[in-house]
Amino acid sequence: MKPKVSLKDIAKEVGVSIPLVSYVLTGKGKENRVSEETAQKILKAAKALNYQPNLNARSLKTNKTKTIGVILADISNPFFSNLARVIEDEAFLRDYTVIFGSSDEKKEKFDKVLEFLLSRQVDGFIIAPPQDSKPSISNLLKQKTSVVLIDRYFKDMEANCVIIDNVSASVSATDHLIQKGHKRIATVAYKSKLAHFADRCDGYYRALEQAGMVVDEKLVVKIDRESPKKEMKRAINELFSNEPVDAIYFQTNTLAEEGLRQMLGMDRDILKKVDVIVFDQNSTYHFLENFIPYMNQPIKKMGQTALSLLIDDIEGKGKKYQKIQLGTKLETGVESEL
Amino acid sequence: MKPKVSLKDIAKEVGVSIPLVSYVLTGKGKENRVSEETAQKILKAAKALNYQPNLNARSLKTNKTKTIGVILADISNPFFSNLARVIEDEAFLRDYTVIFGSSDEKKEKFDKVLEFLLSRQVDGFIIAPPQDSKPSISNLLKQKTSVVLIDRYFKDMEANCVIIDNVSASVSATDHLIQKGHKRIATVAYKSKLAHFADRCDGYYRALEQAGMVVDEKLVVKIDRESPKKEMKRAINELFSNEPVDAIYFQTNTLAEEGLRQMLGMDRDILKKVDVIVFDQNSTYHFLENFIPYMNQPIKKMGQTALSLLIDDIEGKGKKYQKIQLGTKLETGVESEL
DNA sequence: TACGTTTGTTTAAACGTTAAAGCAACCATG
DNA sequence: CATGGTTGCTTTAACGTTTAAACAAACGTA
Repeated sequence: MKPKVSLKDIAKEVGVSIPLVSYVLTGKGKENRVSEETAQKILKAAKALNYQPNLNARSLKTNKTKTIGVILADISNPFFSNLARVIEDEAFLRDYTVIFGSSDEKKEKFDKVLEFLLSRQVDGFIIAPPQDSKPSISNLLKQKTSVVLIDRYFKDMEANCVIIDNVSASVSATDHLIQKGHKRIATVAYKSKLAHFADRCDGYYRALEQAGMVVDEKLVVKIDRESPKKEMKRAINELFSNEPVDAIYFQTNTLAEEGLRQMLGMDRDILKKVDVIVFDQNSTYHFLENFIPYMNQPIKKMGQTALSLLIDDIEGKGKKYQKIQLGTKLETGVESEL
Repeated sequence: MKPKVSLKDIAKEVGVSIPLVSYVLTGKGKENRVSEETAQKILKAAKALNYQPNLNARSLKTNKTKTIGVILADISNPFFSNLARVIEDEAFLRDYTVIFGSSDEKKEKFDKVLEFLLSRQVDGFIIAPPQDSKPSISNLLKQKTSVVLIDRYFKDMEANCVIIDNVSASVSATDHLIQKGHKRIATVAYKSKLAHFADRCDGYYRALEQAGMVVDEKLVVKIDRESPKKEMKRAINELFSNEPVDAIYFQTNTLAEEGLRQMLGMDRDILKKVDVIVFDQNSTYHFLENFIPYMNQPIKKMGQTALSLLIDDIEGKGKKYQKIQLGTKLETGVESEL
């Protein structure tokens, strides 16, 4: 590595003291009454020497790192990798650095990652919290750390969050199947205590109720994350034994992917007999003969909003706390040509 | 944020000078002849006060950030998001921080991201270089920056890299189709000057030659990244007009995804008439009736190897430079049950 | 002409580390 | 019993910033 140029070098070059250079280069020249003339000289020299500020030194002094920690469930899951990408882009534009960590939906891993990021002195967090992480996050908030929850939230927690209205999205999804005249509508969800997943189940129940249909608990499948493939296989088998279902609502993209795989493995033409609807976009569905309707989440908007909220909070412009709900869109028809 | 505890606090607590604390806490107690007794007292106090080192201060002093920059084409592409995930995990274990940037295969974006990461004082880079980025990377190397190229490489550049043997992988893929008795074998690639893509084309040619077949240039399709969907549509149409092909080898997962989509859109049963083989794993293929053979890249190994190489280089254990080629595996049959 | 104010700059101090050099007390040795 | 080497610590300085306070010169005013 070449010897980096510092404020000192510029100061020497221009023949002026170090703070003057600092003032000018951080745009505080005016308020520190630096003469226009020297300001120009400093700027010129800085450019000539290709000065790059040492962010470590700056952070040390200011106690701000211009870095945020982002903890998602798993960056290799398309939903989260898309979210990650949006956050990355937006942060880049705003000159913030992002450090990602994957929790793998496990509290223990989450806590480790959190600690790791805290030790990196990040200015704030965007978090898609896993189950049981509420205490860790409360703790964070107690210490006045800036946090924005994304995709998920906790009931009774006064925290910034950017989510969708899972209940009504789920009502719409279920209702779509009801409107098509289906009677035995199953839903497949993860076994989880997370509020947003509970909301999706609620939506399912509510839609059925509104339609005056009775809920058959056998049609509500909860998949354990520990052995999703095995459980899905069993579940799909059950749903199609005895009295087969005539529609299935998968509550996440990963569930849908595995579920469809099992279904198609069982019967190549199954989608001619069973209607399916899915939460989240997934390029996978392009390959199926039948278009699979899906509940499209505004990933881009979510990421951007979360980052804005967070930065506002970090820079002290944040009002109390905000809970932002974005709209979803049920995609039922022809795909958009891009 | 709460007032952080520093070395000073521990020093005061134990009644000893600051450097002593530093020595003990960085494991240099012995070599600085700190007595066992005080060392223990210091460690105890550090734990009691829950001391977390200020990495900015440390970096300022040591000129090392324990941070690496990773520039990939696009984190939301499954191949790269999987790679990102592996690197994240591995870095986490080795206590290195990772900052990701996406180049979007554009030199200009790449340079911006590079500059951004450089200004963050990263200790080194893992890079999947886009087209035309050779000068930027040469420049980096000239300044003795630690760099490991991944997935791609440049001919005649003395740089660490972790890649696969694209030529022979491509020969195998093509050969697989030849063995099945196909005569008109098309291949779909990106229009690109990148060496690894050229290698894949070479492999295709070589396999045909070895089999004593003549190359029909009409069967070699190059897709421009500017308008991939449109070009793919045209290409697929052409391949199936007049004299239809009887096999297609897609050279990347994104090409395959779009290509298959177009093919299936044209004719739902097309895979009964045309054999397809693909570079890269993709969960998408689960949905197709026919198993699609694919060339599996050792993503995990690639990420881990790249990180090891990089860290060795950063910490000065690196020999000259290394070009590491990992093996690929042609997956042709029953999928592994997990 | 003296005095407060403005203008443009410098000096000093600090952020939390690490690295080198300094120093005192002790020990063993010839 | 002076000498030199350990042992265990402290002091000093530095990394590159930012911030506050100090200062000197020039100016306007009385």
